[in-house]
Amino acid sequence: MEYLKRSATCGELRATDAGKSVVLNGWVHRKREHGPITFLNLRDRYGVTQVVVEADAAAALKAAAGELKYEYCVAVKGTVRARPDTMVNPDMATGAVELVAEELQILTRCDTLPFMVDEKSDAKEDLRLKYRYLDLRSFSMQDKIRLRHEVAFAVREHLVGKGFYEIETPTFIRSTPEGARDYLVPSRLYPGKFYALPQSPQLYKQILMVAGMDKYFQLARCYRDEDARGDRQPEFTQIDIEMSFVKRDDVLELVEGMMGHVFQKTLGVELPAKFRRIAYDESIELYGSDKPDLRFAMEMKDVGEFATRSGFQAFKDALAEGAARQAAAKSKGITQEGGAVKALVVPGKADYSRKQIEELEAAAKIYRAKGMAWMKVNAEGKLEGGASKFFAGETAPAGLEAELVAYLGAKPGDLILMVADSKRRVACVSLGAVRSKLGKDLGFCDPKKFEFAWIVDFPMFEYNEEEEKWDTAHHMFTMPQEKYHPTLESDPGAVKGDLYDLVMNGFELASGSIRIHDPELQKRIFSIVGFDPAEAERKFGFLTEAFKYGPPPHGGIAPGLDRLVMLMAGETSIKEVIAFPKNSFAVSPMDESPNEVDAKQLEELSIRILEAPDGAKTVEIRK
RNA sequence: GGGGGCGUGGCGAAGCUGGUUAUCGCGCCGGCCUGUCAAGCCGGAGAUCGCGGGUUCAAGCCCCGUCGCUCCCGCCA
Repeated sequence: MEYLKRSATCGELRATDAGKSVVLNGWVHRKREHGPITFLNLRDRYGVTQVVVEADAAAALKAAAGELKYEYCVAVKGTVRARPDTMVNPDMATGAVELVAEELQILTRCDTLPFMVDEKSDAKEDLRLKYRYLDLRSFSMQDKIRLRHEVAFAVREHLVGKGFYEIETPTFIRSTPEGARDYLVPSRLYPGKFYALPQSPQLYKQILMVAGMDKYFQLARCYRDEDARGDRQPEFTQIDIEMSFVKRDDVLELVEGMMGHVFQKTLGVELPAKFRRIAYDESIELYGSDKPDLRFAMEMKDVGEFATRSGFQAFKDALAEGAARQAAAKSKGITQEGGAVKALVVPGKADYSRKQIEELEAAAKIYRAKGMAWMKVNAEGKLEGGASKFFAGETAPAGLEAELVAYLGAKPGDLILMVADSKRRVACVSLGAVRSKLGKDLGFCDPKKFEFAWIVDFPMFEYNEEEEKWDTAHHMFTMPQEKYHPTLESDPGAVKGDLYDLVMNGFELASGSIRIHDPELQKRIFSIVGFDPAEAERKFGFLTEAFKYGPPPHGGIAPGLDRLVMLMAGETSIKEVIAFPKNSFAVSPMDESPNEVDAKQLEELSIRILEAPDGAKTVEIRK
């Protein structure tokens, strides 16, 4: 039977449409029966419209209405009627009208639902993923998918307007070393050989610069075979960008403009024209994170000096141990950090209970802090409780207490928290975790506030203590800042890269760098991290080969689309803004991937699966 | 690889110190109801309490193991 095709959507009818004959198509969102009269709320992507089957309706119409259940897909033909004043629903966009049904077709029926299609559905995520098509019918999910679409569109609009070409790069590529684990695709034509799915289009976008494309972007799907998190999925989307003949600030300004455009167009939010710039070291010292949440200040302070003068042996031991390790490293010519004692003043929270403080300490311990000391500032501005006896009173050096309170800017009624560690980074990061928790607990994390910042001046190298060698902190094509070029080899630990991250509300939103375009400099970097020329040639040969043919100076960045949309939507998991995400074990509960495949498929790929007596499986590839 | 949390009708939860017939809301089925809009009212069905083992006179509850989910640490150049 030919179905009644819609002439209007469920979101568009208004009082001015009264009298019109229309057809609506949609799903039964609600049904309310009052004896002979039946109300239906019909829903589609555009909204909800009330349909009335009246008491004097034809028998066939009433019978059809009687059969309806939640989520039946139906077509209704009828006349639009303005509702009497007392029956207008001000909460509905279409609340001024209703459709008086004249003909009702049941297009398809729906089984008893595993959960209601509703904003208030509190089904567990696992179940929502299994029945994702039902979950996505809800307005809250439709809003998020629409926002994602609009963000992607605004990104394209802005970049195309700035002269960028959208260029696709391959998804079957050569596996390259470093970084995350690759997802591999076996080759049928070449038994024993594999393609890799790209962790990012990094090498291709640089080669596009060598190719003279000048300004490139792509909404690129990226694949990393690592454990998932709330803000990490095995496959995710980057707004991949690369530009020729630019310096750092050109890239930052482009992204500032792009974010401004995206927020203005999609949320109507005006962002500042420029974002704060914070040096990596400063960010770690003040916020204990390289992706600080700047919706609130509550900056940490270094109280190492005070600890040294105090009688707090645990703190002094931590500093001494750190200093000893630092000295030992220095004798080997390695720049390394010592220990630190960091403090955080929590305004007005001297009334925190033992239990509350212990919960904060637990947050610090997750990041390897051995403990957290605390003190309270009483009404007289004196320190009391916890570790105060080491800094105040008769047991402490004269004047130390007043000096410390003044230095910290602590007021009566404040709570002071302190973490010491022989590793500066551990002290900072663990107390930074406490700062983050406090931000959430104290309600500073308004999801409608968007506080962007650039984190710049990242270290270029990290010392790998296990292997006693230097590793690149980011990828190997990052340009070291000019002023460090003479001392790359003599003091790698001090070298800053021409690197930048865009952070917002405690998340890393983008990461980028100016790249090395000088083959000689590239060789020096390979050499510092112990990447021998032959190996470099074998693994990145195509890139180094390309760079023999007049590569331009270039740089780029890659904002994460999923995280951006997540934050714009006020969510804390990127699964909420991905139509079909994987669960935390990289499984798709809906289609049950990954799955086993037919023996014939394996045979064509020269693959055999071996099962050990304990059930462990190994894949054997015939070469 | 490690840690926290969860697993009870289709869904979400409650279930005390181990004690009779496992409770509530939503949904489902049947009935009533002429203006509702998360409609309301009456009645009904529906659970091997994730799975396996143990302790006990007695286990949803305690113990051991296991599976699944979720958040986090590691990992993610």
